Parts: sequence; structure tokens; C-alpha cells
Amino acid sequence: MDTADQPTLADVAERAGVSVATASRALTGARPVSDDLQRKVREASKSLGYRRNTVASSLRLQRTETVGLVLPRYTTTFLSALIESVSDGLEHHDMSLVLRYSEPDAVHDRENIESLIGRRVDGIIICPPSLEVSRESIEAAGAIPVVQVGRFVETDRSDSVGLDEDRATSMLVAHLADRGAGRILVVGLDADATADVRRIRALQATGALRGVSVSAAEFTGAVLDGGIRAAERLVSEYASGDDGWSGPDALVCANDDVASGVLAVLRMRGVAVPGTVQVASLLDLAPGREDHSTTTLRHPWPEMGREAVRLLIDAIGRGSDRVARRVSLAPQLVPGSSTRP
Amino acid sequence: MDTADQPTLADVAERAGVSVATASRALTGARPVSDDLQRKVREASKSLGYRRNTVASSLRLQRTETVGLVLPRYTTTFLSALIESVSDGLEHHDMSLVLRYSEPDAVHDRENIESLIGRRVDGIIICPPSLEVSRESIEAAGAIPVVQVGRFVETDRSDSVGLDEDRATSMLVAHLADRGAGRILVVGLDADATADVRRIRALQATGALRGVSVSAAEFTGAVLDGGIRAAERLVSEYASGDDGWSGPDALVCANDDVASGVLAVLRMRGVAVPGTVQVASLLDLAPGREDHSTTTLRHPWPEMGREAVRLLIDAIGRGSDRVARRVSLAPQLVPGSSTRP
DNA sequence: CTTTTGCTTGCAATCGATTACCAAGGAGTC
DNA sequence: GACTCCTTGGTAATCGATTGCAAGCAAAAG
Repeated sequence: MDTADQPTLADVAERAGVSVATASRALTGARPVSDDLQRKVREASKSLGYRRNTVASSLRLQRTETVGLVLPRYTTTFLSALIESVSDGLEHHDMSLVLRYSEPDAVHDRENIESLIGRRVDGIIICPPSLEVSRESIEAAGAIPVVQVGRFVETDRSDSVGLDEDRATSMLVAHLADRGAGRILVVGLDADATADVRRIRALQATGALRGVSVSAAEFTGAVLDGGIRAAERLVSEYASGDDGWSGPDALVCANDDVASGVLAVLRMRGVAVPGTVQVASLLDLAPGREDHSTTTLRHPWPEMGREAVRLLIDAIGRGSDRVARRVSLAPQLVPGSSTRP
Repeated sequence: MDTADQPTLADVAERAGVSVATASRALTGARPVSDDLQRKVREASKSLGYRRNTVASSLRLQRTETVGLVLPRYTTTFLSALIESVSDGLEHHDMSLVLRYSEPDAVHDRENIESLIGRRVDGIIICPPSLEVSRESIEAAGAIPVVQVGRFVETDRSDSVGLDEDRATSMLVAHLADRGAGRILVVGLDADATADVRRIRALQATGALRGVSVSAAEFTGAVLDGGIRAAERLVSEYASGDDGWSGPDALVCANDDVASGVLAVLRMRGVAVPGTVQVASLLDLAPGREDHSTTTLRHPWPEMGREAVRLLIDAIGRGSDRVARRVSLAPQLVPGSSTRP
């Protein structure tokens, strides 16, 4: 039984013939210790295979060197890039990552935060599962710094890292306009959802500057099937006889899945892409897969993770006198064969 | 300052007019407390917004309700399914997940384990980054239960969950044989790597039962380019003039990437798939994307995660008197358009 | 030679929750 | 009525590391 337990600092101290205080100081370097004892303690520590008990240390120091990361469960694919970069960033600061998935319901979301607070994490990075639900969860964190990533809930307590939406939309519109597009139709954005409305407005604003008209198709869902349905309607409405096309000359899809559906239908129905219609996507769902069949915007998840960690570490160090900061990062445009070269 | 700190059990006890012992008992239910005091303590707790300090509790109980998950960094795509299912399983037991990525080098791997031990996690789930490196890391865990998942390092200390390789290979060979394949060529497996040799052997063994010959192509790498190179060689060797084909009538690729490369080349060179040659993959790299262009084996990552948690929780409860257990799960065959219907 | 300064080292308190142990009071038994 | 048994509450020790305070000792200053 005795051998199974991890050795404690007291064991090390006894073996080295010093007090626990000295042993602690020798190992942490909190205060100087004579070379002789320093060496003895180190040797004792090594020979016993001593490992500092982080739990006890955390209790005393009121600091756990742990950060909670709360992510929504859906769209897991591209969040793994975020997890990795956050993990890397934290490792760089000798901190650990406690991961938790959230559902878009208030109770579960709140429980996640409560549990992390109970663990006394030093900070929290959260991608709010829903724009309505998370505000009070975030505020419940109280003195614990919170950084939101990917999405925003308005709060004056927390920093946030997100996509530069304006830049994203303008990059895409410019890309299409440069390639001759004059009428853009948006597919897969919901004109009844706040965030989507903002995106549509941004697309229109940029379009106006370039003399491009931008309108939104009726919302049929931001998934593959939605793209298929939307494209079917387009074809039946605008394709006249053979090769005639009186519809928009560019389609901006909410994401790659929608774009895939759209592309499949257009090709099947003989509408030339990118000859007659160009297609692009606002969100790369599968970064890492070098596909290039669709021109798309790659969200800077790794950079967002790094930035979130930077903000959080900074906020932890700074204490409570802080102003909410907001960092926006530009996406990367990945040209594909669905727009002209 | 005082309001910023979390309230402690002592605060609750004072407010309720009882001792901390009673407050603790009322909240944990460790021992019965009279209804009157029970109510008072609960009210005090709620009105103060008390949250048990898990750090202090862990120190006293010698149990952190935390599990470490160590994953290799590469091939992130399909590990996210594992992370999710492990997370779910643990949440079900009110345990937290500490995530850590490993590199295939011994020092880093060891540090990960040491750090988790320092945090006094109750158990560890690990996907060994390399078959050579991780053994002593795992053994360093000592009394802390370890479950390996996805890959195995021989140890008598740890349970493991993995793919039922024999079943996997036989499912695939049977699928091809049922569809008329008589000569199977394996692409993307390395005849110099132990694990791959075992797979090739298993394929051959199953083939023998069905009267199918199985041989392995020279190793050109288990990536897209490797598939391309392998297919180019095949075509130049076996395609005679137009439509003649004297090569194998089925290709088993190490994974979807290899298969994609193979398919691209075969189609470009006019070899009919699945008419002349059928193609299948041993490993679905992007589960969740419903592609169906390639017949593939989907590894049961969610189930593996669940099983790993089950084994670990069991091992934690059981203490040290345990025998290494090994659970093998069958993959799921997902038919695609690269083999005959 | 004495006093002061400076550096090490040890003692004991501390972080917050849990629990072994003790004491008091009530119920039940002979 | 005296005794035991059971329930409930409090006191204080405990988990393991860190650190304020003070003591001890040597070198430097007077």
C-alpha cells in the first residue's frame, strides 16, 4: 500500500534531512537555498520519483493553471483545429485544458460553467452554443476571465475573438466581381436570423461599391439538401431551353455543404460552372482536405485559438481591471474550380 | 475584494448558524442531518451562491474526478469523434476531461503523462503516438488506471480498446469476393511495418478461404500522392492498348486518401471503376461526410470512446487487482460507388 | 570586541472540504 | 429508575504544498 502511493514533499524532506519548507523552496525556487541542500533535495526528489501534487498546490496558491474550453457539439469537424491550437497555446504556458461540450440549452450550458467554476479554472474559452442562452452563463463566471471565440454574445465582461465578417464578405464579392459577376444570389442564409441578416447586408454593401447587385434566395436550410433544393428552383426558373440562362451569374453559398448541393444540381442540369454561373462558399467546412472543387473562405481557426489563449492569459495576469477586447481575424480565400481562374 | 471571492463552506455554515461539519453533511448527504438544519443550510448555500471547491475536495478525498485523454496530433479529423464520445461518457459519470496532444517523441510523451499524474487524474485514456515510445510512459502511471485506445503498446498494466482487425479485413475481402474479385492488390500498406504486415497477412488468410489471391504493391506512402504513384504504375504495367486489363480486379487501399488518388488516376486513364477494377479502403478518414464515392470501412470511434470510458471507470472502481482486458470492435462497411452494387 | 546586516533555515499557519471521534439528548428495555 | 442504543451535532485532525515570521549564524561595520 505504501509503495503504491505517490511520495509527498514530506517524504522528500525527510530523505534529504531538511524541513518541508526547505524542500519546497529548493524545488520551486521561491526563495534561495544553499547549494548543498539544494543538491540533497533534488537527489532525494529524483530518487523517490517525487511529483508535485498539483491539487494541493492549487489549493494553497488559489490558482489551478487550468483553462476550461466549452464548445458546441455540432460541426465538430472544424472545431478540432481550434482545440488543437488552444491546447498548444496553453501548453506553452504550462496550463492544462479541461474540455466540455455544450448543447444549445440553457440548463446544460449553465452546468458546464458552474462545473468549471467549481474546479476553480483560471479562465474559460467558450464558443457560445446559442446567441440567446449563454449570456448569463458567461456572467455567472464572475471574476473568472472569459474569452468568447467564433461567436459573440454581447457582454461587457468578456473578450472575444472572431471572424472579420466585413472583410470576409468583401473578399468574396471582390473575387467574384473581378471575374465578371454582376448579379450575385446568396444561398443558404436565413433572412430571419440576426447574424445572417448582417452578413447579407455586408455582402450588399460591398457589392454596391463594385456595382454588383446582391440579393438573397429564399432560405432552404444551410445543409446539402438545402443547396439542392435552392439550385433546383433556380434551374427551373432561369434555365430556358438549351444553354439559355437569365439568372444570377454568381452564387454565394452559406457553406461548403450548400455549395456541394448547388454544384451537383447545376452540373447535372447542364449549367456551366464557372462558365455560366460562378459558385463560392462563405465557410470551409473541412479544412485540411485539399479539395479545391469549390472556391471557399477558410476560417482562421488555428489563429483564433492562439489569439484566444493570448487574450485569456493576459486577462488572467491583469486581474479585474480590464476592458472588453474584441479581435477580428481575416479569413483566407481559397480559390477553386467553381469560379473562374 | 470580499465579494469577488467565492463563498466557502464556512461562510455557508455561519450564515445557517451551524458548524462546517453539519453544513458539509447537509450538502453531501454523507450523514443524516435534521430536516430543520438541512433546510437552513440549503437556503444559506443558495443565497450565497455557494459552489463546492473541487480542489479542496479532491485533496481531502484523494480523488479528482478527472480523466486525462492523450491523443496524437496528426489525423485529427476522425479523432474528434473519439473526443466527443469520451467527453460524453465522462460527463455521464460527473467526471471532467483534461485533453493533451502528444508528439511521437518520447520526452514529450512522458511529460504529458507526468503532468497528468501531477494533477492526480483518476485515470488516463491514451492513443499511443508511437508503438515504441509509449510503453514506459504508460508504466510510469503506476497505480493510475490506463486504457489504450486505437493502438496498442504491449503492457500488462493497461486495458485497451481497438479495432477488430481480423473482422475488418475479412469483411472487406468478403465484400469484394462476393462481387467477383479474384485477384486483390493491396495499396498503401508497408510490408516493412509490423502492424501493416499483420494486416496483409489477415487479408491473405481471409482471401485463401474464399479462393482469392491477395498480394501487396510496393509501398508508395499511405497518402494521396502514394495512391497516385501506385495507380500510375499499375496502369503502365497492366493496361494494354484500349480497354485491355490484365491486372488485379480489386484494389484494397490503406485509407480513403490513398483510394482517392487511385480512383483519380484510374478514371483519368480510362480504366472502368468498378467495372474493370473495384476499389475499397480500409479506413474512413472523414466520417460524417456522407460521400459514398469509395467503399470504405468506418472505424467505430464513438463506440471505442464509450467502451474506453466504461473500462476506465470500472478499473478506477476496482482498484489494483485487475487483469488487462482487451476489447475489439468491428468496423462498419460503408458501400460506395467504387465497388459493384 | 560588539553591533548590525544579510542570508538560510525551520516552525507553524494556511488554503477549503471531509470525517474520525466525542458528547449530549432521546427512545427503548429490564 | 438505571441502563444501553441510536441519532445528531460539534471539535479538531487531515489531505500536501506554500509562506509569514522569527531564530540562528556568519560576515561586515563600527
